[in-house]
Parts: sequence; structure tokens; C-alpha cells
Amino acid sequence: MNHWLMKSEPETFGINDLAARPARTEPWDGVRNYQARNMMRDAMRPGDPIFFYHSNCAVPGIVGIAEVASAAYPDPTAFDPRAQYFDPKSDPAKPRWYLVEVRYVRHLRRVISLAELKTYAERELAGFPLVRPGNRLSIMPVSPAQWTLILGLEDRAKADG
DNA sequence: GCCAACGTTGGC
DNA sequence: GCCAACGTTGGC
Repeated sequence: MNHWLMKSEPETFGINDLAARPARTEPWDGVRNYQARNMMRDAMRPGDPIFFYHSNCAVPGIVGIAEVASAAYPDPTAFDPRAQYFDPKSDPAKPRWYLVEVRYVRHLRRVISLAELKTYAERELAGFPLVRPGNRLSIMPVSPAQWTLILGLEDRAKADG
């Protein structure tokens, strides 16, 4: 089993939107980055846990937990000329873009902010893409040790810095 | 809103 | 295949 972190902008589709979906599940469409696609298509399995991360907002950070809810399949929005993420180069016979469905599990009891996570960037979270400057990956793997450390922060008093 | 980082595109 | 231009991401 692999662990993951997936970013989403709360004004576009936040964790509350996911929780409000039928079956609390949503196809993670619109990913148009090859690294992110490869992780969904080649490495994600149903049941894999996901940190749900809010980006591009007042307090970017991990806000909840979700899980992979389907195997990967071609992203239908890539074939739809009216869709925002239409890609004319993606051929249904040889799809370029894939997605997995994501299911809400729970909110964290508090937001674990990016600022807080960065305080571990030199040690426990060294090598974690999220805390590396300039990183823009919207989907990234989380090692078991990183997962345990981050989740362990949930009920701890917020470290400053 | 600014802008740095960085992936993609396309001319050559 | 190089690389400049361009677009996007996302923190601040």
C-alpha cells in the first residue's frame, strides 16, 4: 500500500466539496501533468490513503484524509471539447490522461499547515516534495515514515515557525 | 497581485 | 535536439 498527497484549491474543489459528493467520491479529473498522471495510472491502488491538501489559499496545508476509490481509467474530460481540460491530442483509442476516483474519509481535527510542515524540512521531511522550494507537483508520494510523522502532528500543539 | 520555479511548446 | 517563449502553479 502506498500513501499519497493530493492538492486542490478549496475555492475550486475543497475537502467539503468532496464530502458532499454522492458516495463522498469524485473522479480526480483534469490532471495534465505527466508525473502526476504516472502516479495515478501506475502506482495508485484502491484503498491507498491520501492526505487532502488545500493550496492557493490563506493557510495552505493538509486538511483531511481521503482514499483512492478506483483503479485508474482514462480521463473523459480530455475527450470533451467543451470541458475546461479538453486535450485534442488525447485520442480515446490511446488515452493520454488518466484519473482515479477519490473518496472522502475524514477531516483532520486541525489543519497541519505548510508552514508547520516546513519546520521539518531539514530532518524528518527531508526529501518530501511538498516542502521543497519551487515544487509544483499536485500529486506526490508520501513514505510510511512521513505519513506517520505528519499524522502524529494532528493532536499535538501546533509548533511555531 | 506579484513573481519564482519549472514544465511544455514550437521554431529552427 | 536546442532553447527561448510562454503558460501554469502556488506561496507569499
